[in-house]
Amino acid sequence: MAALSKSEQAYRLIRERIDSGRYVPGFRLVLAPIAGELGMSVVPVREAIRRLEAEGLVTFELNVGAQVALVEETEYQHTMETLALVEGAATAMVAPDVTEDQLARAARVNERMRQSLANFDPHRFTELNLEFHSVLFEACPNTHILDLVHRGWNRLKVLRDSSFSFVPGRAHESVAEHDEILRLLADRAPALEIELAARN
Amino acid sequence: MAALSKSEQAYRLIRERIDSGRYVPGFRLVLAPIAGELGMSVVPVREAIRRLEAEGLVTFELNVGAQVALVEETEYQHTMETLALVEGAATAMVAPDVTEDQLARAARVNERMRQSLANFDPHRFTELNLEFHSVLFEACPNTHILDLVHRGWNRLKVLRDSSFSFVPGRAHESVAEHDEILRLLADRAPALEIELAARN
DNA sequence: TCCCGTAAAATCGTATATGATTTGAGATAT
DNA sequence: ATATCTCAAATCATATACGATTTTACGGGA
Repeated sequence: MAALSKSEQAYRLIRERIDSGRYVPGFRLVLAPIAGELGMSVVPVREAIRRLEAEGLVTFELNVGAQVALVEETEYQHTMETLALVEGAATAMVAPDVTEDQLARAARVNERMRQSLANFDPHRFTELNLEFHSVLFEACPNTHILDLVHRGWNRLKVLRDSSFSFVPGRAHESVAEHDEILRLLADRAPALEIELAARN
Repeated sequence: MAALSKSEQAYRLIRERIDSGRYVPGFRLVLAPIAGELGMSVVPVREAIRRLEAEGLVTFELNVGAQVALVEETEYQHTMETLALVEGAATAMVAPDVTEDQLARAARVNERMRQSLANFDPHRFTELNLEFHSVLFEACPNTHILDLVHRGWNRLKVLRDSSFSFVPGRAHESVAEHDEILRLLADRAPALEIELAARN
């Protein structure tokens, strides 16, 4: 009925806790306690951690164990850079086939963002920001790039809580840039122009 | 002395066999025989497969097992697209700090490629091609993007053997494009121009 | 013939147990 | 006071064993 292996359960729990910031970077992931908490043996937990290791969310050392990946100061910036790159590409790929409906939905989200500027909530704003872009790039035909975009957002979610930084004025610019992207899409502007606009 | 866990050994073996084409796409990875062959139990093999799963090289189904990831016809193209994107970006990032030495080395590699055009060997050519680009992008400061470039090349290595396709005339163009990239780098051309040139 | 149900084989999933490695605390010598 | 050695505790790594699930083969009935 569950249709979920214990490895998978363990993976989701750990992943969720990293995302939520409950396991902060540097936190040591000891097998036994986690297994105990989940009511399973350590074997599935190990497998879950292997997956997280392959995804770069945790680091590993032989006979020592795993810990939540440390993020250098530059890490955040690198992630942003990468995400900008792939998301820009994804958006540009979608551009030719974008529908009126998509544009309208994105515009609505952006409008909500504009309104939320009044009593500013960073978390909420980020959520809406993701939603805005999602509407545009989810139709991207290249599954690889789409996957990279998702990974980028996930990674960002982890980082934001630990090394938080948000330039206040940035939010206003952001909304304006969204308007610009929508305008370019509606006008069927050249792909390159759209890609560069979406990079921000 | 080994300093290598059995999981790691298993990972490398399977990975190597997928890369080399010995395990073709669709091949079913049954735990017991692999474990037997390596002289270990199935547990480390399972962990290795989890990692490969997270990397997208194998697919997995509960209580059924793993098989080497199937590649659709479009997969190859998508990988190429993605690789072009990230490699272009990586090259552009390196551009400002590229050294004379790097340019000279890259030029030498390209010269060898030009010579190899006479008695054409696709495998050899691809190898040189990777070497050419490696010289240029290995210094990329953004480790994320660098990692994506590596993944892209690995993936490509897997795909090439299964769904092989090589347009003969493409090789000549390629060498010419390399010349162009080197020229732009030497001239300290705008980053965007370099990025777009490197995308091919 | 074709479909379905049943049972056996193959394979995976996980718990437990044991050995190996690393870490850390305390004692001892300098 | 510091460095080093020793030993115990913590933790990981893996093998083995057993249970669960899926697949496959086979035989009876429509």
